[in-house]
Amino acid sequence: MEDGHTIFDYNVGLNDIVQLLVRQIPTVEVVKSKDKEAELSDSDSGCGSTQSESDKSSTHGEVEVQTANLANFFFSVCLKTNELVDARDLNMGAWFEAQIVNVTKTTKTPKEEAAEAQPAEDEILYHVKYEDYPENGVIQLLAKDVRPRARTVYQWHQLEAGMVVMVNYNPDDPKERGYWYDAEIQRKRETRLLCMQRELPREPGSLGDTPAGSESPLKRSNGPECKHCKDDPKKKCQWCNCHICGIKQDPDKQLLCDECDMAYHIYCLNPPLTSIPDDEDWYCPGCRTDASEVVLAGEKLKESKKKAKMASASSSSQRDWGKGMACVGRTKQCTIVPSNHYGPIPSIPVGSLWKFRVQVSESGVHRPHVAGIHGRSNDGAYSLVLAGGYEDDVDDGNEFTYTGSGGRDLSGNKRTAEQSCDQTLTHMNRAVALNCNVPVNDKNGAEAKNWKAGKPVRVVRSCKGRKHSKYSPEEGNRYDGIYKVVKYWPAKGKSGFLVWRYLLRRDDDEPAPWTRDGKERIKKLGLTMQYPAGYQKEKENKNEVEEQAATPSKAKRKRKSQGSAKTPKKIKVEVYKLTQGQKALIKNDKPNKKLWDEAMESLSLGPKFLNKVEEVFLCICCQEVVYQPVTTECQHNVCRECLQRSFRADVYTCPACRHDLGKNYSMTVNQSLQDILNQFFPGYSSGR
DNA sequence: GGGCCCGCAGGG
DNA sequence: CCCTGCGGGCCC
Repeated sequence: MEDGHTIFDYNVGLNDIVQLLVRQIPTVEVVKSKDKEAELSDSDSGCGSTQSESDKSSTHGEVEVQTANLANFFFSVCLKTNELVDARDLNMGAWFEAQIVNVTKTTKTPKEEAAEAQPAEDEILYHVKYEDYPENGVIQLLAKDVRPRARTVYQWHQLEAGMVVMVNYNPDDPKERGYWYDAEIQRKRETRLLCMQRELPREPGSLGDTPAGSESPLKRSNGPECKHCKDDPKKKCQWCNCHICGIKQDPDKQLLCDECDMAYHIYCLNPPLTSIPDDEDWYCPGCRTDASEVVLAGEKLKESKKKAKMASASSSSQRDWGKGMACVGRTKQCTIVPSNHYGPIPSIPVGSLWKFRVQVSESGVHRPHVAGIHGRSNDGAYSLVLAGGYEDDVDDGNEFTYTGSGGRDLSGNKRTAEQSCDQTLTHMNRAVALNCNVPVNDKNGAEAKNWKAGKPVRVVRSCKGRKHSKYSPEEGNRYDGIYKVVKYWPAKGKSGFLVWRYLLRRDDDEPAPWTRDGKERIKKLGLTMQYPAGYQKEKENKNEVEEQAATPSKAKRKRKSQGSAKTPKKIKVEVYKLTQGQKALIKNDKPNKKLWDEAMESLSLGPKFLNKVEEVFLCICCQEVVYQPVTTECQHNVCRECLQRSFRADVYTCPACRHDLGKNYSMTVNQSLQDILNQFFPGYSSGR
């Protein structure tokens, strides 16, 4: 990640799985030799990293680099033009046969780090030509990357641990022939004999018995360039030639993909190109991605499409909208029922209180953050919030009128505005109409024949409605239970524009929060205002501190009462009542008798019993209530799909306890458990 | 205390 | 992908 950027900048969403790699802090080590003049840097820019990677052992990577550097210091004096040398390829760190074409001096080194390590010292620059790669032209290399041509071939018995020699190695495919790298021999093992004999190591840069001369030593052999066609010029090869036609012709008309490294004739492409493009990078059709979406390592983060479109991108405001509850995202999601669930949310009783709308959304009672109606235009409305946004709405608790949405000019990135045109019976307005037990009529509205037979709507009252309705809570948002749409009709709003108006009537067995029964029940259940995790009510905290300081005895009493609120045992809560059917289903689920016994101990917690059920039957894999549960022989419950995923990854143990289930374990869904869970959490599986 | 205007979630 | 929206913090 770029400094100063957040996960958000990378368009990573809630519950996305990402892989993080802690960035290494780059260090520049300076290796000091006793010989002052041999003071060298091992920063070894260019080849260092590639080399240690390819030789899979960074420790001797350092050793050999030092050795090479020391050696080069001495040889640098004697290397002359036309001399045969080995030159290191700075990209892969391997050595190739080359010839010096010129030697120059420079005070400016190619890399700044090297300049720091060797201040004010003239650097010898070798201009070399690779023997086998004339197309690379003349390359300028520093002394450490050039040395006399290796010519001594060691016999097996001559090799000893600790020697630094040149060996043939293929980092991508160690069994194949590769290029020549420096390596330190760690130990000799006879089992490797055959391999070693096949390609005998050579001493790097050794002068050997004969002095470095112009006579060419026996050429070292590298692996065939192409292991697919073994460099056979007669064979068609899609790997070393055009990846489409495989024909070895027109190399100057072949484009190399910067991703997969495959070649493509410009005329084999679809559509064909007439000439080699000028662009620095080219990607073949298989590798090409939308470049604007890709953030390469070390590259500056591109403006994400999402962020670019957000209002803050074009705004000059310095305000941090991430603070406060207006613009936060959800941290939880209700999964015990689907989003299109009608009726109460299991375990959430009438009278439940939340400070902010985002919490109401998390609970599943009313999912939209801002909107007053949650519904679907071809299904119906699931919930709505009374917040007094439309002042001509009336509310007498048991019955209220509600105004539809729309007809407002929200330009300027607003969420609310004055009514400025007629509303239509579309979108959410149509959704609410569909709840009414009568065919929809978008002209005149309609009245339910049997209002109770309509679809149930969860109703939340917000403290904002208090201006007009005494049934609104003093603070936050309160779930008031199930209502039905009695009728709806078009009306002239106060603004003079047409609005759709609905009459809703309460139809819930749970007592309304403003009734005596309701209040008592809220007390019994210990329902208190819920605040977001970590949310600090500064004002109240301050008051409490003052209170404690002024009257310690009162504060103590208060603490005591708070303490008892947290231990529900002391409050006589209405026991959760299981139906006969539910009791039977639970009894049926014999494999989970122990777990059900544990859960049933919480029946005394009232609606919170369902929280316990949720907890007891949570799938350890997906962290949701188990769906199509497999009850293992070790007494754990896992979703069948989660267990199948584990088996596909060749893990055949119980995800909960690692008990071996065996590769051929038959995953039988515990239907009794599924049936009872469906009762407690209606439709919860439909989100899977 | 009223208006401004943001990210987010949801539907379509 | 675009459109919509009875929130809510902060500035004036």
